Amino acid sequence: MAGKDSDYLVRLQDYYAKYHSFPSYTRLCAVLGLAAKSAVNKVLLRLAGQGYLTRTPDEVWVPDERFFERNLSDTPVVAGLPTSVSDVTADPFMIDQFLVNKPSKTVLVPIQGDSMVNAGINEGDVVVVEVRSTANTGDIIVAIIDGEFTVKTLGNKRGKPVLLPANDAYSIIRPNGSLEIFGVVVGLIRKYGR
Amino acid sequence: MAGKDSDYLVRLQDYYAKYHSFPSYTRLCAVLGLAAKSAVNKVLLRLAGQGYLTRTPDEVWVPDERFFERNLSDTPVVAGLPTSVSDVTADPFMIDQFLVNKPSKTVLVPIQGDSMVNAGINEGDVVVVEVRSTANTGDIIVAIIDGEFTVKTLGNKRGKPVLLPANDAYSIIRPNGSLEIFGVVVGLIRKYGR
DNA sequence: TTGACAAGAGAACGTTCGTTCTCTAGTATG
DNA sequence: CATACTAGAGAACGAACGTTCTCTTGTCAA
Repeated sequence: MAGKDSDYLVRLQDYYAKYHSFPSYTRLCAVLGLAAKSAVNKVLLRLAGQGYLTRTPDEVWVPDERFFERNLSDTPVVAGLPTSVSDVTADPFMIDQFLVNKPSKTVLVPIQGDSMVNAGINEGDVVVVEVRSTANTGDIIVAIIDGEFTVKTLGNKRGKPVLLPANDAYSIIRPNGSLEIFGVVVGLIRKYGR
Repeated sequence: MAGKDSDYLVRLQDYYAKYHSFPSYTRLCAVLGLAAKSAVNKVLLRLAGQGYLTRTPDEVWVPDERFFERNLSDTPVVAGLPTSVSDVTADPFMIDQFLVNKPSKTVLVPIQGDSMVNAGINEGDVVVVEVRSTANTGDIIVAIIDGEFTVKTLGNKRGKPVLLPANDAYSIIRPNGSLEIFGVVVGLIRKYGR
């Protein structure tokens, strides 16, 4: 991509992240630092040609898939010496597609309580849950106990399924009747600050 | 919320999920099933009053925070459960928009090692890092120590910045010279099951 | 030096936009 | 009944919109 176009793309992405909506041509002039709407038009056409933008059936500009690509550092946290973002190799990475495989069966469940802290699941985290009624021993699942969601590791004691917390202050749950499984935890999201 | 308004909201969310952008008044007439733009205007004002929509400084309608909430009230799986479960199908890039505020300054960094396990940051997790050179005490930061990336909590001992691991097996790092901050951890992503 | 090309400026134009006002129908409330 | 209130329809209007065309400038290759 032409050097300037990637700068334009970044400005667009920043605007979009802030307002979750697309600016009009006139606003785009300010956002992109261009003086003429015709120049804006050419930029949009170029970005569209590379899969960053597209248009609705009504010819309105909207972000396309690649618009949401993020940079994944290919060097883990303890190697190399990148000193600026541009030194981080731009490995295109889409967060949602990484975490969600079956969108129609996936829900997000906020975590309450600290019964899973030792598994790195803190209060306030959000787990990505694939809704289904079966799970394997060792899976972290969302079970329904007394009409309430509970996130625990699925264990097995003498052939019976049990729910294992990851916190010494909690004890193992042995379901009376059958164990009702809401879904399996396939991912986790955490947001820091505010 | 008035019965009809929640239907309008759902239609708006569906449109947004499809195109990631806000329709104009004329298109809103079709989307909401209304005949008059003035009626659309009243709907928007009502939804804005409840925190679902807001406007940019340029007076353009954009989704507000609550717009991205989606409850599972109509999920066949269970009834009478906590309503705070979000439906991820609402928007294919919901998680991305939740975690990334400044795309141009955001890098995803895989975690290596277990020095932050007690903070719920495990090996293999990916942290969302906002690149900047300043941070507040208590922030989890990516620092550059001896030419290597390291994730630690930023602490303070006798007026000097220090790096605090969240694992008893590691000890506090007191930087010799100045502390070089690569960025601040603003989010975390984890994927279970390979 | 010349020619070709691409990025952007600038202006013109018909269209659509969002706003505002009035008006109607329905529905509670008293 | 009347009253008040709300949701929505309909029309009108100036401002903003997106498109298109021409023109300028800079760059690169021959």
